[in-house]
Formats: sequence, C-alpha cells, structure tokens
Amino acid sequence: MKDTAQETINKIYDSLTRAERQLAGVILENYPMSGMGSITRLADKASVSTPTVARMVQKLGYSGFPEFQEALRQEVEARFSNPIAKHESWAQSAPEAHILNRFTDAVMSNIRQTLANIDPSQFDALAGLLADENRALYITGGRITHALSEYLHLHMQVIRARVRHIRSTSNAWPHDLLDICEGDVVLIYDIRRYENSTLRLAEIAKRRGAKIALITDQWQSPISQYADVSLKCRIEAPSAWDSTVSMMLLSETLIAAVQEARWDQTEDRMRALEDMFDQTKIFRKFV
Amino acid sequence: MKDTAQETINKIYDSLTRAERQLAGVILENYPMSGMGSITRLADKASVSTPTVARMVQKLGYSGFPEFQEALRQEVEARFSNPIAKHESWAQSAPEAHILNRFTDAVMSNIRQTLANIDPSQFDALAGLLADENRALYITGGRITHALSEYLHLHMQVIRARVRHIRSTSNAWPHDLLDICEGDVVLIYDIRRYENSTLRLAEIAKRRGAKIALITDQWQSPISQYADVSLKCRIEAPSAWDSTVSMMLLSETLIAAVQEARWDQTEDRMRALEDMFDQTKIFRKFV
DNA sequence: ATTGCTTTGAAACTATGCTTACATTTGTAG
DNA sequence: CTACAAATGTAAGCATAGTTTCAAAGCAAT
Repeated sequence: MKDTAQETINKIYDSLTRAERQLAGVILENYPMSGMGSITRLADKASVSTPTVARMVQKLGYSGFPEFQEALRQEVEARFSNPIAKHESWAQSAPEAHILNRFTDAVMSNIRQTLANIDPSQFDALAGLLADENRALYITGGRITHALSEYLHLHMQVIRARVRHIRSTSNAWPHDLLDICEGDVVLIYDIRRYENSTLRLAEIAKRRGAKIALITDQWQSPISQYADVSLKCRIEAPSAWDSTVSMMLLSETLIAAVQEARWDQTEDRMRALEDMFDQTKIFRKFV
Repeated sequence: MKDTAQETINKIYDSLTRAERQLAGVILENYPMSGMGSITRLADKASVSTPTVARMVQKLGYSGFPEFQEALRQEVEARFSNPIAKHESWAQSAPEAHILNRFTDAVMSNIRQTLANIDPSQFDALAGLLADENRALYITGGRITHALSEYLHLHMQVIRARVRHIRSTSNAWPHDLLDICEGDVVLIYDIRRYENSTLRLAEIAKRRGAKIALITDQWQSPISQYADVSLKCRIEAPSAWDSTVSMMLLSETLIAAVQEARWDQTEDRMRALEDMFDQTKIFRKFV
C-alpha cells in the first residue's frame, strides 16, 4: 500500500531545508486538516511563500498541490468512515463481491446515515404520541411497507390499548377511519412509489383532527406536508428493490422506547397475554 | 451553538427542490468530506450544475461556496480533536445512552455476528432453491415473524411464479398444504417461543417430500431437525422483545440474490406488473 | 572578501474555481 | 391549451488559486 503523506514527510524530513521543515511542522501539527485549505493559507500559516509549498509537495511525490490535497482528502475519508464498516467482508468465507457482503455493506451504510440524520427530538415526540393511551392509534402502510406496519401493530397491541391496523391497500379503509377523533394518532409508513390511496387516507385523517406521524424514505412521501412528526430513512440497496431494514430498525426502536415509557402498564398486559397463551397451548412447553 | 451544515440541511430539507435534494443527498452521504473538493466536483458527483450548488449553499446561509467549505473544515477539525467521537454515537445529537444509540448498537452487533456465522454455501443453496420455478414455494412464519414471511412472499411473487403464503397462525393451513409435491420448497421463519403449529406444519410438509428451509434464531427452532437448509440470525436487543432486523436483512439479501439469478424472467414479470399498476392508477403519476 | 551554489520569495502568468446573467425547460393554474 | 412562474442548466466573466520564472539573499568554501 502507498504511503500516507504523513509517512512520506517523516521519511524525507532530514533532506528538507529550513523553510520546508517549518512547513512540514505546520502540516503535521494538525494533520491532515491543515492541508485542506488553499495553498496560500497553508503558506501563510507556516510563514513561507507559496512556491515553497508547491516545491515541497513535489518533493513528496505529488504532481502539484491539488493532487496532494486530493490524497489528503482520501486519507480523511478512510479515517472517517467507520473502519469496521467500509470494505469489510461481512461473511468472511464468501468473496468480497458476494451478494451477502455487498448487500450488508449497503444496509450498514443506510443505518448509519439514517441515524445521523434523525432528529432525536422528533423521535422522542413520536414515541410520546405512541405512548399516550388517551389517543387512539391507527397504523398503516403501503404495498411494500404493509409488512412493517403490521409488525409495529402487533407489538403496539401488546404494549397499549386502542391500537388499530388499517389496510390502505384495501378499499374498505374509510370504514376504519369512522371512529377517528381529534388528537388520535395515525402512523403511516410510506416509501417511494408513493400510493394515492395512502395520501388520501392521510388527508382525510388530518382533516378529522388526527395527528399524522410519517415514516418515509429520504426522498419523502408527499404525505410529509400533512405530517406532525416525520422520520426519514435511507432505503437504497444494490437490488431492484429498496431495503426497509433501516425502517425496521427504527420501528423496533420505537417499540422499545414506548415500552420503556409505559412499562408498568405493559407488564400487566403481557402477563395477561401469557395467561391466554397458556390456555391455548400455542407454544411448546419445553424448548 | 451554531447548527452544523448537516443539521441545517435536514431542517430546510422540506423546502428544497428536486435537484437540491439530490445534492443534499450526496453531501450527507459522505458527510462532510464530500464537500471538501471543488464546487465542480461536488456538482458532478450529484449530477447537478455548479450554479445549483452555489444557490443551495446560499439557502443554507453561507455567502458562497468557499464560506460553506470553510465551515465544513472547521466541523471536521472539531470532530477530529473531540475524543468522544471515538465511541460510536449513531445519532450524534442525542446522548450516548439514548435508546436510539443503544438499540442501534445492539442491532449492528447482531448483524455483524449473523453474517460472521453464516455459511455462504447454505445461503447460495437456499437462493438456488428459491430461484427454481420447478419447485412450488410455500412461505410461512409464526406470530412475530409473520410480517417477515409476508414481506418475502410479496417480493417472491414478483420474481417468480408458484409462490404461496401460508398463515401458520390460522388453523386452516392444512388446506394450503394439499397441493404440495415432492421437491417443493417450504420456507419457514421461526424464532423463540417456537410455536407448535409451525412445527407440525414442518413435519407434515417434510413427510410429503418437501424441502424445508428454515430461518431461525441463534438458539435454533426445533424445526431445524427437519430442515434441509437453515440460516441462523442473532436477534438480541435491549428490549422486552427480540430484534428481527438481521432476519429482515437476510430476507432482503435472498430477494436480491434470487432476483439476480432470474433477472431475465423477472424483468418480464415486473413489466407486466407495471402495466397493471398503470391501468389501476395505484401510484401517483408525478412524484 | 570573492565565487558559486542553494534557498527563498516577489511577481507575472496560467489554470481552475466561483458567480452572475440569461436562456431553456418543466410544472402549474386559469 | 396557454400563459406564467419556478427550477435548472449553459455560458460568459470575474476572482482566486497554483505554477513558473527570475532575481535577491544566504551561506559555504577558497
């Protein structure tokens, strides 16, 4: 592998002249950011002239200052991106290019970016809404996100009362909105190929005074115009389809947050559920 | 404290235009290094014109591109010198102990371990089975994994013919097994609190000559005794529930792999599907 | 001290980057 | 369908960055 600029400087340090050593010191001092500005800036910081800088980077083996700077940029990028994250082989016994590794790479990056761009106060606000049993909760999704909405619904049912799942894909969904009241919460999953019926549903719910919570992709569903809270997820994947892993993560985190907030009440509900399971012998007794 | 460029972008994201969002995406994707080159480079990377970049940074509150870049440089410098940044904080503006960070930490670790323990040849074998249209494909899951099984079913339907979803939670599932033939594939999701009915289903399918594929947790469902292929996923989470994110990841990767293997045929099916969508006006025409 | 070599910076020049003005396209309301 | 407004890109011009040339200063050897 090629040397970093830092290593090269140290190697040839002895052969440097006075002004060049001065410059080298400044570069190394706040490496590598000090080299990110213009050549003039760097020269000034080191109290040398710009030609000195130009000559020095050529001694280091670069064709000119821009090339030197580009090299620095790449070094920073390598250091910034989580070392475990990039170019790691996730499934070690498979080749780097195996779909397992490629897909996981993309998903990890999605998760990282989703989290980086999330506003924790929005998240907390949403968790708060979901935890409030005074508000009835309606959950729905589109064609692709239907499974996610169902998953959230399943868990929310255990955690709290007054939860309903709406199939926005069925044309009977207006029935489900009949009972909706001012202050109720409608949580909608909507990712690209945004569906008309889901948008209508949001409009109607909004008009009836419901709070609209939206979990969408980075391009944002048109529903965001009605949303009181909205969370954006990265969904890109090396596939003909998008990846909803980051949305699943967010959903589960919401479940955990709401459950934490309402643990006292949830505990009773879970016990009651266990009792019913026992009576119906759904699960194996001994695993 | 003043907002970082990242925060500002997220705040005004809603008011951005198409080209600007495209640009915002590129900036956030490899933030903040993507903004360290020249305005031309950044514009090219985002496939927009340089004036679009210039206009956007003005919207963000900077006098021009150089000032924007200078702000980025200072952010990098701050992050580099800040030792706390070393310990991974996923949602940077939330405290380390925020549920967002704790949960994501656990999930990332799950994914890592899941991938590390997966046998690529098993994965490939499973993908091969799923891609084989000579074998009818049955997909099912339990109480918690039902959503996953439905998600996989939805995608597989687009990719290939002869796919069916079985609700193992309904007691009508034996009906669905009537048609099953020697060599057909039954893919079962089963995680802890392994359900009796799912186990029965596996037994019966096996006896009728079906290949059993299993996606389970690290403790392994009892179904694994019947399984021809089985993949284990880590599902631990700091919550009263398990996390199925790693299973979702694996499912999506399977989808991608099968789709890649059958792209020729899948392409036609997707086109046919698009035609039907067009006729039913399910999606918004202009996004 | 003088010579000649090396180092250094000032200044001119060239190339690239940034901005502005304007034309084209795209979307929308009447 | 037309007209208008918004968004976006093209191209020109202006500004800054980077390089090269050259002359002056420093320094060692005679």
